[in-house]
Amino acid sequence: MTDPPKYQRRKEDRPQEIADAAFAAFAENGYSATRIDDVAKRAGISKGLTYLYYKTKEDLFKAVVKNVVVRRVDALIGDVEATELTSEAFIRGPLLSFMKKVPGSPIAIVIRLLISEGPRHPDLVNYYYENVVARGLGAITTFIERGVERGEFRREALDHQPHLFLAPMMLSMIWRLIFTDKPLDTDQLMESQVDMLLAQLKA
Amino acid sequence: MTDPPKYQRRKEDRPQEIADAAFAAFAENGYSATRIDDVAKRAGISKGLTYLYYKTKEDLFKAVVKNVVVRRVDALIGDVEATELTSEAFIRGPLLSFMKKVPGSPIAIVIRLLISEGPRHPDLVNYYYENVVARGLGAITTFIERGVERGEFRREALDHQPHLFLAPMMLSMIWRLIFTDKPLDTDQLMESQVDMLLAQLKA
DNA sequence: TCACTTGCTGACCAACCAGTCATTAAGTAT
DNA sequence: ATACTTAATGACTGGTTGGTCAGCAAGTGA
Repeated sequence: MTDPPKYQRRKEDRPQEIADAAFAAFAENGYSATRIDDVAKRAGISKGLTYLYYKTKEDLFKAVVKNVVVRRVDALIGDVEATELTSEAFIRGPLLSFMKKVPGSPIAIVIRLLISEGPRHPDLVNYYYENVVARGLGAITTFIERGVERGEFRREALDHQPHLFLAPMMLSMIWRLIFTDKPLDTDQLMESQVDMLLAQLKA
Repeated sequence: MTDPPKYQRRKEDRPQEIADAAFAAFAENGYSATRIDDVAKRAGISKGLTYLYYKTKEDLFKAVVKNVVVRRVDALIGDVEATELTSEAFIRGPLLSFMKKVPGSPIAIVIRLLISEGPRHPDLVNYYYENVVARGLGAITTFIERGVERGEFRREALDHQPHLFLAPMMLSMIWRLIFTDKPLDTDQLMESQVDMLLAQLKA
């Protein structure tokens, strides 16, 4: 009769598991209210082990943010580059449906963390700007430009458009972060905005 | 030769002074990273005195939020009700200039605090919703309706407009909260949006 | 089966901080 | 002056938590 082992050694999987647990904990309680002990419990390990893979709580925080964010942006940008759709069809289809998903997705959690903890992690903010915001806006811009070249859109008036596309998504995100229970038809908001912008781009 | 007094008793002024100091501290460091000791230092008093006027740190937090917010909304709503301007002139004038100020104002700080601490202060979120959001959106809605009655705007398509007016303001606010140093012509964004929306309302 | 490496544990520590309270002294009334 | 009230102080405490580390035991190789 051998006792079942008290734990298994799983060097490879730990970092990801810890990061996932930390993301869940941060999402629920925010960064500073989250105890390393709680992260460890969620990951099913001891507190000490966390420190074997992440030197400090701050390291863990940064890993979590980077971890969540990059995959998604890559996917979106890949879509933009690969699509065969007309510009309008792409905007009304994949882009709009992406935007609708964002406010309820982990990206919103990351934004919350950046808003509250950003000032104390300037390098993280920079990382986020370069890898998410700049690339995302760049993708939309080049996409609109493609529409211009194809004769779908007029050339003027596109200077500030990328931000305007995203504005209702932003509002929806913040709304849902603060007023989780108050309903708001965020999908409708984004659709109206896209309608308006496309009308103007084509006019 | 009498020594100068070590302090003056100023029962009346303390609460406001403490709230102002607390706002400054929260703005710089966020709620949980702010020490009551720091608030007291900023207010030029001892830590203990803070507790004479505010029972807990949380009480102080709520007082700060309410304090910052109400005056401003009252002012805006008063404007809406009192104005003699046509709807379009009011939107392009006072409303737009109000919106341009918000992202750099204390309101933005309050939003940051609500985003990070809101989940742990549901009654505060409710208070904010009823006294700021609901009233603000209500004001814009009744204002648009007035435009309809006067024949300035068409009746359709105004269902979700109030939120769309505010969306670029929201994006600008978040942008400046996170990327303090990256420039963004937020005024231009809001103007473009107002142009678009008015065009649609009049169409 | 024995020696060895190392993933993992959990008790511990030092720092931090919200909140308390005994004490002090500023202002006031007599 | 004197007695009194209370605004204000600041040392202290109890609970909390990020981070450490000595030891334990799971896996590995011979």
